[in-house]
Amino acid sequence: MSQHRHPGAPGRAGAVPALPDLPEATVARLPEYLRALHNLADAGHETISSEGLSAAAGVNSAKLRKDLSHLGSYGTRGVGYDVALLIEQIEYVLGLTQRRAVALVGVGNLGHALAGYDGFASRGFRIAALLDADPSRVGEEINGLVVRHVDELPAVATEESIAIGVIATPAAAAQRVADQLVAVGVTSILNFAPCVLSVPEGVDVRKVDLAIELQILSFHEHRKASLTALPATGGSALTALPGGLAATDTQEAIGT
Amino acid sequence: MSQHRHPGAPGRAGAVPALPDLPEATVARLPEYLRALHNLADAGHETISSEGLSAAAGVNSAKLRKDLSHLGSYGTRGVGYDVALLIEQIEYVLGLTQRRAVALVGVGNLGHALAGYDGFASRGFRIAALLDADPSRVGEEINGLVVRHVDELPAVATEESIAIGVIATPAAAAQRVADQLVAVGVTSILNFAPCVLSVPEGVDVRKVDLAIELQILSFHEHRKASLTALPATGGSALTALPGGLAATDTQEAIGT
DNA sequence: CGCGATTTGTGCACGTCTTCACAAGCGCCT
DNA sequence: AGGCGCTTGTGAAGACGTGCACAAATCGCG
Repeated sequence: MSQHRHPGAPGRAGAVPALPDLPEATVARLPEYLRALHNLADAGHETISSEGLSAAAGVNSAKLRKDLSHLGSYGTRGVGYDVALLIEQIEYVLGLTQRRAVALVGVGNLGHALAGYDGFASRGFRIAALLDADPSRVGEEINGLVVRHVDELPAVATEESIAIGVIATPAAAAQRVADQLVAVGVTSILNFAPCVLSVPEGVDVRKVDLAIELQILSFHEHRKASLTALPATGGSALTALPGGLAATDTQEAIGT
Repeated sequence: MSQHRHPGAPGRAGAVPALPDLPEATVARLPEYLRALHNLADAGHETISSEGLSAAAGVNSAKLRKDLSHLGSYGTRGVGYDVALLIEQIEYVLGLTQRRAVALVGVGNLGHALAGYDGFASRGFRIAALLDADPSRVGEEINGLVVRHVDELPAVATEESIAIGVIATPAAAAQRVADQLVAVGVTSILNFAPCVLSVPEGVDVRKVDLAIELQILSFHEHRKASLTALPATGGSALTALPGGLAATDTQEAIGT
């Protein structure tokens, strides 16, 4: 320590201060901390201890402190963290100080829901365009936006600076859409289609597959059932569920 | 090795053969392998090498082999894996041999889309009930199912054996719904509401937060921008993107 | 029948993540 | 001013996950 890393200085729009390279596991948790902090701020808290924040975010308090320490030293010993300051810092690191434009491709069942999801707007994003390959869907208005044909992507990209592309098409169309997104310069893609996308180096793809989540739960369900079916060696199998069952990012049994 | 673990014998409905306890990371990948295998089967493949399957699933081949080895020894050296057999095995381990009933609570924007998502039906699940707390939504028919009031949950649970509960309500209502689900014996919950749920031990919760995924992408976007903004020491910063940027479950730059 | 090509299954080493435990620092009270 | 209680920040150890590299096993062919 000692050498205080220059704070991100989110207010100053000057030189970009070269982000600390955070462990990926930490990055994945920062949004959760951010959400919890906003709740705390709304509830009137000005400061919060690592214990309190970690409970609100559903993680271990030591883990939280280590995560936050990667951002710099923004806590006060004996007191805790300044809620407002920490929000500012995390939003800065996550790149949420600018409202990023999102292009959503595929306005079917799921895409329709995403287009209407207000959680995007409230958490730093703006749906800038809705696109679909189906001509019968083009022209439809959803939430104040008109659906355009996916081939207009280049035009859309010049009008708006698209930061992130969201793919909500059937699997068969996803790779083609990904290619089109990459072609217009998109380097971050959120893929809801159940398939693997191949993209050039430097492009990040995150995948969300609803059925996979259910299948993971199904495994644990199956496993619990097979455990209770056994006579078990000493002690009720149910109450003796090993903590190991708790998944990496599966929260389990938060103390009352 | 040597002591071949008795195969799951998915055909036999006899004694439950005590599932091997798989590493959580492996469990999370099995559904992806399963999807790839179904594709391969549809394409007419009878066997597949670890190399081929790993490419289709977007993972390292050594990792795939290690994952599969945890299930038992179902490959043939010099040949590969029998596609049909492997599908059978993975489905057995994941507990997909029975079609599990899912109760979906919250038929708003997102819930509506989930109710109509056919990916559930095609991958081992059956939406058995739609529930909502809003009286004005009760009675509505979606996809052949009538929305019932959430207070009817106990009745629903006696009619059907609910294996998994899906929460697609606003955050404010989520904890209450979770409590209700737990009360009727549900031990696996998929939570789409942006909040932490507290549940008793033995209940598994998985969370999907769409905004969080975007925020993680935003971080990488921000990071890439801050890198290119720097003069950089030797070599284009863009092409020199460290592999470390690739997240744990973020696929990146699959080789063509 | 034996040999070479192929592919699985896995021991081992490495890197990442988690958790404990505690020193260092801060504010408050006397 | 000094001491006490509280909380952060972090070193170190252990658990976990990953990927290489290779021995073991199987098939097909001569």
